Amino acid sequence: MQSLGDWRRTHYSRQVKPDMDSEKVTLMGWIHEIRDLGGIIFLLLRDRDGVTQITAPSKKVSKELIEEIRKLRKESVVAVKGTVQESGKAPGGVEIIPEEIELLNQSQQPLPLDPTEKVRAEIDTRLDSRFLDLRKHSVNSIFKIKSRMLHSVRLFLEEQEFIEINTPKLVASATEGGTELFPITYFEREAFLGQSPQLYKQMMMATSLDKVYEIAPIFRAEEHDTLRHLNEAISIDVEVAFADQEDVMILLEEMVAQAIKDVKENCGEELETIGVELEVPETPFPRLEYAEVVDLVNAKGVNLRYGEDLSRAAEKAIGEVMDGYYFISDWPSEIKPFYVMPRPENPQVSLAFDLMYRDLEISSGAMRVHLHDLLVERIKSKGLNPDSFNRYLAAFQYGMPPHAGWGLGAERFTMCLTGARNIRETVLFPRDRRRLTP
RNA sequence: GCCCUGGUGGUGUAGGGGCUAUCAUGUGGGCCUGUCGAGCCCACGACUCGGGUUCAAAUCCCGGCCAGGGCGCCA
Repeated sequence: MQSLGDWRRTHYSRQVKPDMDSEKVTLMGWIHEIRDLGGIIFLLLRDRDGVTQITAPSKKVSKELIEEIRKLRKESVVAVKGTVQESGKAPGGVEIIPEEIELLNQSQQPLPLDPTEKVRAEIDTRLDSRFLDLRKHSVNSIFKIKSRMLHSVRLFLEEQEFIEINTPKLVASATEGGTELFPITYFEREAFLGQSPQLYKQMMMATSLDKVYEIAPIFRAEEHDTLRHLNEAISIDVEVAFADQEDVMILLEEMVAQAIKDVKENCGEELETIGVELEVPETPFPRLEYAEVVDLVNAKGVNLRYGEDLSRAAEKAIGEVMDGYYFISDWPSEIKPFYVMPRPENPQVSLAFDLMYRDLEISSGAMRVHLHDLLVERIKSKGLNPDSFNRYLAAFQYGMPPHAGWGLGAERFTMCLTGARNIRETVLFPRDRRRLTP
């Protein structure tokens, strides 16, 4: 096996164009395919986002080099120095006549799956050999899109003068109720992996930083086993002081629309690779009240009582009516967490909202309770013990402004951007009920 | 956690009590100077595990493990 030495890549595949005829280039990548026709050998060299044909006719290339090419195996890593040749017969109208080929690392055979996608592999097989799966442009395009989306989200929030924060992922409390937590050993004590930055970002509202965001993993020990749940996911969390639910709904829809526009403008190749035509939604997004949704769902023949959370059947029913992005607001206080503000004039209804895309919930948020005594009352009414929230509650006793915020699931949003039907497609190394490796 | 379905070469599959276990792709070798899902020839490579029924089990039955789908759970 050879080292790089003074070889360096001069171009990526995609940058090699017909108008570069007779230029010398150095490409580095993986052997995608070898077609040996005897007197002429075609090598397809693949790199991060393209494939270039290396053509070795016996008349133009030395015997020694031909022999070396014959030793190459699929998915081996090579560096090729050669001359660009314009050719109507080559894919993309351009090929490279090699002068030197350096084998940087030979690949073993047979491969655990087929990166050329002639034979498809199941998701389980693919995730076991994810490094190889990710060499497929159709697969790595999803992550280029996810990256661009996160970049766009950061740009948007930074422009609005949000401050990026980092809250702890090792937490003491298992008493928040709701979701199951992953217990861990913290020296001589038990601790947990954080399920949400919720309580921390709210405490930030009492610090005068006013507008904060965090993009970080959340951990949930639920034994769910569906195409849209993960046990480790990335949450895009925002909290804003001196704002109400309507303010942060506008922020959310503007951010989502902007991210979609950004991805559409900057990820054209990737979207084409995965066959997705993105539509930038118009703002404001449609807004439905929970009570309307109950009626709509029942009209569709799916039984849903007022006060119940949306069942999967209910989500699907409403998803058939609402095609794109839309909000559901005015949820019953009873099915929303303690920190959600009840409507002052009608406390049975809360100032909470969900952002949906068709039948998929991608975000939920609310105006929060900023009044200490009301918060304690709400904690009690949820059957929780206020004593275990002392450090959180203290932030509400010395000047907590009214505030609102939301959390947006990065993977679920990526599903919307890429059309992925399985959320595992949007995570490099997903963690689900059974999978903990690689 | 519940329900349904499945587990056959490296990958993806056909078969569904007894024949040399099908096909594609792949891998190894050979032929071929314009391939682009290259083509042609030769070879290689598999029945999830444990128990049971049977003269005989990849096939039927029971259980485990694993996977796919649906649901539930998801402050």
